[in-house]
Amino acid sequence: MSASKRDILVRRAMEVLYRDGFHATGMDKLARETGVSKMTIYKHFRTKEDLILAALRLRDEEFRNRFFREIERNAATSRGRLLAIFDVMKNWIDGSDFQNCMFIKATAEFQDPSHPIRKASAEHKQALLDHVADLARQAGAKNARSLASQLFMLMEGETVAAYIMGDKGVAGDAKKAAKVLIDKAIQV
Amino acid sequence: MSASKRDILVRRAMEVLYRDGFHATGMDKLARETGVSKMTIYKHFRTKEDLILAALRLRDEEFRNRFFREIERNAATSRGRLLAIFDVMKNWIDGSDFQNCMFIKATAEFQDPSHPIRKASAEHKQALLDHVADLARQAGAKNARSLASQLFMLMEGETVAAYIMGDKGVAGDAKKAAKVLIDKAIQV
DNA sequence: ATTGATGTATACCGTTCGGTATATGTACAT
DNA sequence: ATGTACATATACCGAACGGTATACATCAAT
Repeated sequence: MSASKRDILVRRAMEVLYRDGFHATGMDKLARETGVSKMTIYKHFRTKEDLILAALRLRDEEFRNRFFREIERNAATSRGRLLAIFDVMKNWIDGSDFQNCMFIKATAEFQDPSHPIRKASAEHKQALLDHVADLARQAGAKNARSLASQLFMLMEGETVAAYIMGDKGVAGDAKKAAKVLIDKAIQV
Repeated sequence: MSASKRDILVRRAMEVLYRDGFHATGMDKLARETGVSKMTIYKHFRTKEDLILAALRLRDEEFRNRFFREIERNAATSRGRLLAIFDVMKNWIDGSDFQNCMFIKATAEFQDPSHPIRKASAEHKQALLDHVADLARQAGAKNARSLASQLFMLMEGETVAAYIMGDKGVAGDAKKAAKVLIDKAIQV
C-alpha cells in the first residue's frame, strides 16, 4: 500500500468517526467506508485506538492550520484577529460539514482523563487557547491569559450551542460578546 | 417491584450512564450496577433507549431545579441572579461528581438530530436558555434574548473547557466575562 | 397444603464487537 | 514459466451487544 493510500485511509476514517462517533463506528464499517480491508488496516495500526489517534492528529493539524490561516486572511492586526475568530467560527458552523467539534465529541465518549484520546483532545484545546492568548498578548490586552480564556469559552460554548440547538444564529451573539470583552480588555 | 424501586433503577442508571457513557454502557452492566435484573428492567422499559430517556428526564428535572434554586438562594435581584449563575456553575464544576454536562455527552454520542435523545437534550438546553432569558428580561436588559444567548454560551463553554482541560480555574474568567456583558447590557 | 399469579435469576438467542489466521490474488525478478 | 514476496478478501475467534424464553422463588387466596 502506497504512503498516499495510507493517508487516504486515515482521512476517510477521520470523516467517518467524526460523522458517526467513536464507539458507534466498528472496524467493519471503517473497512467498508474507507475501502481498505480490516487486514490492511491492522497492518498499519495495532488497534482501533491507534487509528482513532491518527485520525485525531490529522484533524488537529488541519483544523488549526485552516482556522488560523483564515483568521490571518480576515484581519491584519492582532486585535482585529481576536474579533475575526468569530467570523471564522460562523463560517465553520454554517458550513455543511459542521458536526460539532471532533474533540468535544471524543472527550464525551472516553471517560478516563488519562486515556490517550482524552490527552490528545486536551492538547488540541490547549493549543487553540495558547494561540488565542498569543493574539491577546500581541494586541496588548491587560490580562492576556484571562481575555484568551474568556474568548475561548465563548468559542466552545458557541460550538456546543450551535450543534445542540441547531444554530439559531448564536454566532452573531458570540461575536457581539467577544467585541465587548475585547474592548474592555484592550483600551485604546 | 415497588414504584420507589423503579425510581432507584432510573436514578442508578442515570448515574452509571453519566459516568461511563451511553454506548459504552451495556445492559448487563446496567443490571449489575443498578441491582435490578435485565428481565425486570425490560418489564419497565421496552428498550435501552427508553431507559436512557427516563434517565435524561430525571437528570433534566433535578439539574434545573437544583441549579435555579441555588441561584435564587445566592441573589435576590434578577440582575444579581444573572451573575450568581456563574457562582453556581463554579460550585458544580468544583464538585466531586462533575463529569461534564450529561446532555452535551448525549448529544456527542447520538448523531441524528431527530433522535429522541437528541431532542430531549435540545429541550433541556432550550429550557436553561429560556430561564436565563427570563432573568435578563426581568433585569431590564436592552436585548434580553441576546444577553441570555451570550451568557448561555459562556456557561456551555465553561462546562466544556473545565471538563476537557481539567478546570484550571476557568470559572473565575467566566464570571468576569459575565459581569462585563451584564454591565454592558444593563446600564444603571 | 395447594393453586395460581407475579417478580426475578439464569441461560440463552442472533448479531456485532475488536482482532486474526489463512487462502487467494497479483506483481515482479529470474 | 516459475518462485517469491506482499497486499488483500474471506472466514473465523471469543467476548459482549440488545433483547427474550424459561425455570424458579415468593406470596396471597382458598
